[in-house]
Formats: sequence, structure tokens, C-alpha cells
Amino acid sequence: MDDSLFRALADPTRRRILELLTEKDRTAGEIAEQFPMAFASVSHHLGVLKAADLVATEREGQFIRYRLNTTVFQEVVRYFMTRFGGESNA
Amino acid sequence: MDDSLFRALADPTRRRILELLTEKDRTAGEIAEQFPMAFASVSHHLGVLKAADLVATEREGQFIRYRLNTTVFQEVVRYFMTRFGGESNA
DNA sequence: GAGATATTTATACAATCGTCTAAATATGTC
DNA sequence: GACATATTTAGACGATTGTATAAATATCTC
Repeated sequence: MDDSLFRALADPTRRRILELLTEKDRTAGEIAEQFPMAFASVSHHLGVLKAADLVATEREGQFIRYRLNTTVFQEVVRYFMTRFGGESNA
Repeated sequence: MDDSLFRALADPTRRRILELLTEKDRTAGEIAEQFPMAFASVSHHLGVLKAADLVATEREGQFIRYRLNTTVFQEVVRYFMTRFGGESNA
């Protein structure tokens, strides 16, 4: 279980980005406009999420489209289930 | 879902502490001796885990015994399952 | 109460983090 | 190529974090 994964999840903005991507794939700009901070700051967060392999990207002309990497989330769930008794009734 | 929870999980030493507590409850000293850092540093980590409600404590004479708060872990699992498609086959 | 053991709290400091502005890169349109 | 739009990268800066040492608190034994 990679350290970068948990560090990436530690920031609320990044968790909110992940939730936005749950609804549908979005471009960097569509994501950034949901937050009060500068575009460059959101771009930084996207970079962290990508480095942790929580999201993947695809260029579409001028745009870059982000999508969730659901495989990694399943690994996170498995991590908690196997180690910390999530098997009871979660 | 509290922010302190994810911040607490972001540090590898703290995750290791949680894994140790999976095996059995332990005193602060028993936990601290598993790590190369100063006791006070481990104590700090224990405080962070406790603030996030990931562990609970009970005094036993001179000792303070730590145990996992499994309820919170079930909340974490639920968080990921409901939001990020962990329902598939994790 | 004095001394030993267990643990936390206080303080300091370097390292990491989140945000900003400005500059750079990439693509599309004319 | 020149310009507009989309996005990232670079550099700076204050805030937070992880660790250390020293001091404080709590309990136990004598």
C-alpha cells in the first residue's frame, strides 16, 4: 500500500475532486471552476491525485479529461477490510 | 467524515501503530519500543490517532493501554464503498 | 515524601504542504 | 505565424507536520 495514496487522500479538496469524478469524468477546467482557489492550485492537486494513481488522464484537444481509477479504490477498501475488521457489518 | 481521520492515516508510523493494535491491545511503551524514534514522538502519534478517534485508551496503573476503535474503521470502509464503487468485488 | 517507572506536554526546528502569481507548454483558430 | 484558450510548471511564502530534547504529570514502591 503506497504512502502517496494516503497522503493524497489527506486533503479535503482532493477528496472533493474524487467525489466530483464519481459523478462523471471531467476536464481540468471543469474541476477547477468548482473551487474558490486558483486554477494552478487545483492543477497541483490533480497532479498529486495522478501521482497516487487515484485518477487517470486523457488529452482531448486543448482539454485534459480526468477520470477515477476505481481499481485503486478497491485496493483501499481491501486494505481496511483485511486489516481492521471491516468484515463485521460495514 | 472528519478531516482529522484522513490526516491521521496519512503517516506511515501511525498506520503501523494501527496494525500493531490489530493483533492485540498494547500499552504506550509497548508500542513505542517498536519504533526507532523517541518515545515522545510515538506519544505524539498516539495523540493524533486518539484525536481522530481511531484508538481509545484506558489507564492501568502506571500504564496506558491503547486499543483500536473498530467502529471508525467501519466508517472508513463505508465511506469508500458508497462513494467510489468498492461494491464491485473488493 | 523520595525515588523509580510510564507517559504526556512544551518548545524548537527542519521538512513538507497548500496556495499564490507569473511563466511556460500545448492545442485550436484565423 | 499570431493570438486565444486550456493546462501545467516554476518559484515564493506562510502554515502544518514529524521529530528531538527537556520538563511536567501520574502512578507505584519503599
